Amino acid sequence: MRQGRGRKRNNDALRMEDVAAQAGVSPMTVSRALRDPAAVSQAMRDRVQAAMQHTGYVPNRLAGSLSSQRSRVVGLIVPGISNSLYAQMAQAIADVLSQHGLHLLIASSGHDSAAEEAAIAAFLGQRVCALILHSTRHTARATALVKAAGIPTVEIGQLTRTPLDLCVSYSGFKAAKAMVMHLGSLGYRRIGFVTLPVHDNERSVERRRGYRAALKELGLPEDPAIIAESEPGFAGGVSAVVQLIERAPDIDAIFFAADVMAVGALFECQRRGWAVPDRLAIASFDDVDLLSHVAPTITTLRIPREEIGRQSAAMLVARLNGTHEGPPVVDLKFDIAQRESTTRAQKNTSGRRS
Amino acid sequence: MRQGRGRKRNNDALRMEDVAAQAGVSPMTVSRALRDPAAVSQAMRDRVQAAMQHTGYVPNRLAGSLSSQRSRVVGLIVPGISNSLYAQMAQAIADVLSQHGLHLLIASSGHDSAAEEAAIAAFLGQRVCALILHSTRHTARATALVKAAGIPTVEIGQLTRTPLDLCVSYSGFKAAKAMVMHLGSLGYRRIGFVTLPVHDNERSVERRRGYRAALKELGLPEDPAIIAESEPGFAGGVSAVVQLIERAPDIDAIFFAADVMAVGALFECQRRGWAVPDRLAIASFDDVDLLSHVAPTITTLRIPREEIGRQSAAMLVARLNGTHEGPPVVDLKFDIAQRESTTRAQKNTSGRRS
DNA sequence: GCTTTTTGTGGTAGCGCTACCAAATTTGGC
DNA sequence: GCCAAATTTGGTAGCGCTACCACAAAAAGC
Repeated sequence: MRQGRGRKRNNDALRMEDVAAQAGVSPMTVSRALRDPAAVSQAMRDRVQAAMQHTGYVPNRLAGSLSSQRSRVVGLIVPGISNSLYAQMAQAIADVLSQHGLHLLIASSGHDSAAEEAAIAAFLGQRVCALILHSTRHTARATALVKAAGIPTVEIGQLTRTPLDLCVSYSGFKAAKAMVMHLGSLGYRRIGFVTLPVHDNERSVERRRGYRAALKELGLPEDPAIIAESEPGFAGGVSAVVQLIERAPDIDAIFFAADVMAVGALFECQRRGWAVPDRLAIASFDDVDLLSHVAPTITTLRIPREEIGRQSAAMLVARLNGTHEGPPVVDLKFDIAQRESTTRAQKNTSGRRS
Repeated sequence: MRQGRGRKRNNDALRMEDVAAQAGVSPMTVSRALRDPAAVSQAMRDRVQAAMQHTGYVPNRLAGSLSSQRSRVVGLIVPGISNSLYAQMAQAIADVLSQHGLHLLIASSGHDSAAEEAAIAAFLGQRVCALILHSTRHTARATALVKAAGIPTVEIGQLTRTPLDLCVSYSGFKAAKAMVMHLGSLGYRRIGFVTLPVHDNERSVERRRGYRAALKELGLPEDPAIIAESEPGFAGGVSAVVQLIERAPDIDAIFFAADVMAVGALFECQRRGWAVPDRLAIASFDDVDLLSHVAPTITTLRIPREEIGRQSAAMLVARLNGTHEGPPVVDLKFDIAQRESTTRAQKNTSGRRS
């Protein structure tokens, strides 16, 4: 006799069976009352409800997901959680998801494809029902894993012509080009350009392409002396503005195509007595709150970050419900906020410094 | 014969059994090779490894967690993901957790206990192995749920004498008091105080208590005219500084005990020609990068946000490993960054405005 | 060489839930 | 009032993994 083998029953946690006993119904009825109340009569629903209340039952979604082969958890992989851009997208995503009873698993990859691959594998192990990836560059295995998993997946970092599945973003190329065209139309002729190091940031490459395309269209020469790469943060703007002005004293505008560099640059200009915008115009990429609170206020692109988060989440929800229709790639619109830092002729006296 | 009842076998996804067959071992050996490689001989380990590589197997952690009754997912509930304070804590937490093979489920509660309760229930449903809660106020059911779950739980929003389980934070009371004492020692005598509305922010209450305690110790009267509540963000600082200066023209310093209010106030002072620090000194709570980049630089408390994240995650990991020792409440240290915005006598001319 | 210990591998049952079908109950048609 | 259809409830098997024990094989002891 093989008694004593295998595992003993666990009596710790409350199970559906316990609630069922309490309500005097079968476990199946409890299960249905939870996920498809309409399929259960009013009387049963009430009894189950009461029993759950009474016992303080918390359904085990691990078991539920294993059994039903689908979970209510979405995985999000961003380069970093603390960066406010990603954080805002994450917030928008979380808000939409939670409205639909979905949960958010977050990992940060730090711009590293290998880390992204590991996170994807881990998330698939958790059997997430969908993925949101910020990056658009993936390792071969990462791509294979996602395809094999067959779950809805949105890429949100930038537009791709070859999405894994879905893509919701804006065109960094078009945005950068539009801003440079805008500066050109204001009369600036020596327009500098600063990004993060292009070698580990795909988006910087797109933006620089946009810059070049605009110069060409404006009939302006491309001069390596007024193109720079710099570190993220205020400090990056500080060092870049100093570098460009020294290399090309005739520069009349700089477009900082990343992060809060433009603000760092503005502060440095003020410290050094370079009037903005009279001596040097400054434009930024992406609209952080700060840009409209400094003096002078800084001209920038308004990138629909939260819209990206909302739409990508909404798209996933639609796909999960089988109600999604429309193209797999959504190109969201940006616009330009023209402010004091690129205003010619009538200068802003409150921006003056020693 | 009851054939046709129940469910048919699923052949979609790769299971451990498939890998086992491929490797020519039993599923048990595969299972062990994955989670306790030391218990398996080198030869077996290699064969299993090769089979996993070959098949592209991704273990189903849902099944694993269900069976082992423990998951590798930690739940974090913060008031909001996009707020950089919480985002930075979350980042630090995620970093430590991922080093230990744990994943992070995030929910935002928006300062609402009911939303927090819902998130806790949802997370417990997902059978998280630990919880990190920013809030220290919980509904009765939330408290009951957490206690019943019996999982390690850290509260990180502020120090409590009565933690649910563990607490890692700093004392908002001591921090605020220290800053006001600091301002007093610099010679300021009419020190204003601004927080977020205390009614929905427990931490604001602590900070105000600290302010009062310091005034008392400094022998200064408490004057409702120089205490205000304001909205978060730059705008909150703008409106508060105007309000306080109008109500009490003799005010000589303001301590903004929340968010980036101090920066908003500084900008407004510059717009209105109120010299900082000569006309009005400004101090802030918590060290955002921005504070040391504006001119004048802003005096502030340095709160160990990332340290809170790191330590709380580390504590959970230790508890999960059963190696935790030490007190359940950890009081982390803050310090004061004295900068130009509260510098007397030798004033900073670069901070001058029209 | 034969038992004892150590090490490695395998079988079974069960984690708590849900899909699928069957059975019971109610409702409707005439 | 009787049978068919619609509605509601219940039983069984299985989701893919791991805990627990049993057992085989190798190593060690005498």
